[in-house]
Amino acid sequence: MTDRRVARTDASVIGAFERLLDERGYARMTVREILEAADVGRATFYAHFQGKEGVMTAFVAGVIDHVAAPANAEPGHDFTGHEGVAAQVEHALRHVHEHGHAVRALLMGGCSSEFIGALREAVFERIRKATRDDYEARFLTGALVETVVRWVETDFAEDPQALATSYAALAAGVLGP
Amino acid sequence: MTDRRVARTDASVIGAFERLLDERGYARMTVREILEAADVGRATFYAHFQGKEGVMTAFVAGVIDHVAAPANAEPGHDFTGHEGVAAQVEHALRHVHEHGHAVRALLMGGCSSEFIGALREAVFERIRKATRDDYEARFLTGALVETVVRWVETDFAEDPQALATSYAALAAGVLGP
DNA sequence: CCAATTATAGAACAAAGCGTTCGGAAACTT
DNA sequence: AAGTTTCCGAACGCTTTGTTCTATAATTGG
Repeated sequence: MTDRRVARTDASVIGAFERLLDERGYARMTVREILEAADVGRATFYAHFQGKEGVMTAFVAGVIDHVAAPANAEPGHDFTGHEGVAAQVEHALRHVHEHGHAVRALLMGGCSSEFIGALREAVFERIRKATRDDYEARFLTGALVETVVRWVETDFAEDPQALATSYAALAAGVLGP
Repeated sequence: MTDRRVARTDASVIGAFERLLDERGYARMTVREILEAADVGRATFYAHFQGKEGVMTAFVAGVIDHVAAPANAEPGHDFTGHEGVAAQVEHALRHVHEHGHAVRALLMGGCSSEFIGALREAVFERIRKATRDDYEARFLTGALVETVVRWVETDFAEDPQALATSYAALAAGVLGP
């Protein structure tokens, strides 16, 4: 193992990025400001990340990791069967909510591509296993991503459980008889 | 009426933007290059648009206008009823295809937010009229946007009509009995 | 405990873009 | 033909970027 300092520095940068994302938004944030908030030198930064975009990528990857983490691995839950869909969706929504403000700033600040792209991939991978048709999976993926995005945009107004239930119900209609 | 020169200049800029979007992508394109290709002065440009982003916004608005233009207004078509859904979707797909390469460059170049955002709004507005539930409309909007984005990303590999038919079939399952 | 390795900080640097401003030329209007 | 509007080209100041270099501090290993 090399050093924990590197991980610590990276975490500090990503943390500062998330904070500034919430306060000012992606566009109104300069690399220098991030580093000032993170107490990290410029030279160090450019040795770790590929510019501001690199930080965003890392941040998004972290969030998606949580969202798409095998829901099955959660202890004490049964994620199979029909109402398993609702449970999984609710699980993902709760993890998105953890980084709620920052994700919201990302989406509203014109930087949705990164987050949505990663979300699409992760969600599709999961849903695909429960469908026969590839397009069926795409269809359901789109619906779910829209649900999440909408939810974030409206500042998490709706109840995660209710949303998940609604989604599962309509999805059942798609998956058919 | 003031002058047609303004409109002509704007169109020239947007046209050059679309061309460069196809060739180099949004990020690898500078304002100076756009204006050189458009034969427009810098001072003029900044009097008409709000920077590069402003041009993108205008470009996207133009595309969306076509996509979401009242399909009912098309002569010789009946867009009501069940297979009307498929017809409308196919109509929208064909209009997206008109600006295919540029839209693709926009999506792949990390600038999907603008286009997808506009598309979501336009599509939702349409779909909402055919549903009782607001969430139902969101669900179907998400599925359709995913269809379009996927289609663009895969370089329009699939047949528009087939895609539209698939969508209509699954949507029928959602709209239920 | 000292030496070698590795991470970091800080400053200075060149390069690239941006957005604005100003005078003058060109085009349209009446 | 005079007046109004649009356009151009050049110049300017400013911000941000990413790199490089030197020196300091922390970690590791003998």
